[in-house]
Amino acid sequence: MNSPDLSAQIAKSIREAIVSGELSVDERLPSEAELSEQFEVGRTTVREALKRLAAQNLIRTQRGAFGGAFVNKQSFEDAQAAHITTSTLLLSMNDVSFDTAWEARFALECACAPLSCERRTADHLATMRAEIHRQGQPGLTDEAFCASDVSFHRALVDGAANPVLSYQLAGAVEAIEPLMNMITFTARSREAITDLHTRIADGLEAQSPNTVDMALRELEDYTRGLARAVISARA
Amino acid sequence: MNSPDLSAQIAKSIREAIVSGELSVDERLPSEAELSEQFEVGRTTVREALKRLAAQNLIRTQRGAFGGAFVNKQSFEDAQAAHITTSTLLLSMNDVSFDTAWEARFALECACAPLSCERRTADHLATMRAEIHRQGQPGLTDEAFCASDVSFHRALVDGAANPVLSYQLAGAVEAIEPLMNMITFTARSREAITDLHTRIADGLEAQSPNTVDMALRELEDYTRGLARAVISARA
DNA sequence: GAGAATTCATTTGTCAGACATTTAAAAGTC
DNA sequence: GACTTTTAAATGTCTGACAAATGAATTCTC
Repeated sequence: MNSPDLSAQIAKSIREAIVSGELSVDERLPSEAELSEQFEVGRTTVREALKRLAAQNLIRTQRGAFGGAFVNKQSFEDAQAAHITTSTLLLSMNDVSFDTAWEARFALECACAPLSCERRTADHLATMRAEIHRQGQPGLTDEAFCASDVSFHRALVDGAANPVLSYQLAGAVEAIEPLMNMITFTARSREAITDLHTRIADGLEAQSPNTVDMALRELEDYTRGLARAVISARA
Repeated sequence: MNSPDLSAQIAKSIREAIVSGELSVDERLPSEAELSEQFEVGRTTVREALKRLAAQNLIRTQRGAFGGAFVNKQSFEDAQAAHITTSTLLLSMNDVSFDTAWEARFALECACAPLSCERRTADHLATMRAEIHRQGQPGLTDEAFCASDVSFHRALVDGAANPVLSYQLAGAVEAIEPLMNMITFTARSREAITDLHTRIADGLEAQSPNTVDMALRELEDYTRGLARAVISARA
């Protein structure tokens, strides 16, 4: 805390104004020149502060007369993308064990399964069936299989029709993919997984939370077993 | 997409190198002068790019000889703080209904209740009991009551001893606080809530997932009722 | 020779000034 | 009135300069 950069201090000051609601969505900030007078720093410093805020999606800038920096409305879409990136990095940089990440993912997924049973649309079911079909294709690489797996589970989560849930879970579901990519899937294990996926989709179609829950738990155990085999084979 | 700022492009380029693992943790980036040569832009532009990355916690900078910009290790602690800020803003800026946020929060909390039953330590239980005690104090403001409620539920989540879960759920649990602050709690409703909190803590202590689950669901229904009353009273 | 003090080179942080570019409003033109 | 041109304001970029920090190398002291 000796000397946090001026640009960081200014960014913090403006950020707090936005978070507290003092500045509201689409409101225009003072121009760079005005800010540099207010804070008594050079324009360079103000600009670096604004870039920091822009990187956090808090503001957007527009050039030209009557342009400037405006408070951004946070969209679930953008926030989700950033959330996924961060989650992925967190997992890869903190050598989180496969088990830990896996447990978190399935716990969360089980939480939204009942809601998804209630609200899933034909669209969600169609996406799941399509991914199941893809997963059965011969010649699919392991990476593509994992990506399809993620899409399948994303459809399940989105079926709950709760944007807050989708946002929070996207991080847990997508960040798993790099960890999954370590696993080599045999034809037999792929079949076992797609069978369970089919049972999950059937359960959602029949709106039977118990069926979905049981299949999810079986899937969790099964894939965890696969991962353990890979890990012990390496040691 | 006409002309994304140069500094944004450069930031993107470096960000991709970090995310892909091309640059690893604690690795030093080239100096600003070198980067400005590599990318054929001025140092100002490079600096703005680096500030963007710093705002995302991807790098840190150090002054002096042998200083420079270094790839940051993502810590759960920092990521969680950023996640909470974003979640809070998302909820306040997108007029997410109380019901939607509430549903997401309880679904997620129910998901980690069984794990918390297994693993909660004496510390977690003590935190919960302390918060329950605080919630019973007369003269507590509604804001303080809400804050204590958040702490109680955070302890429950942390009891699952899964950092990935804690990270993901922190957003859902903490972001609720501003929404809760709209509610006025009568002495009777406070009592009802702390009673349910006590049942939850008892269930965790007895390691009885069913008790916890039932109490959580009752709590969800009860507080949702309170919120609905507030909302209809306003209309 | 060992340790302390100093110097030095490198790098980030900040500033001022300049110019380019973009943009919408205002003024001019027919 | 519709179209074009001008203009003012704002961000984007570059250059050059200096301040401040910092670790390494050097010099000095004993």
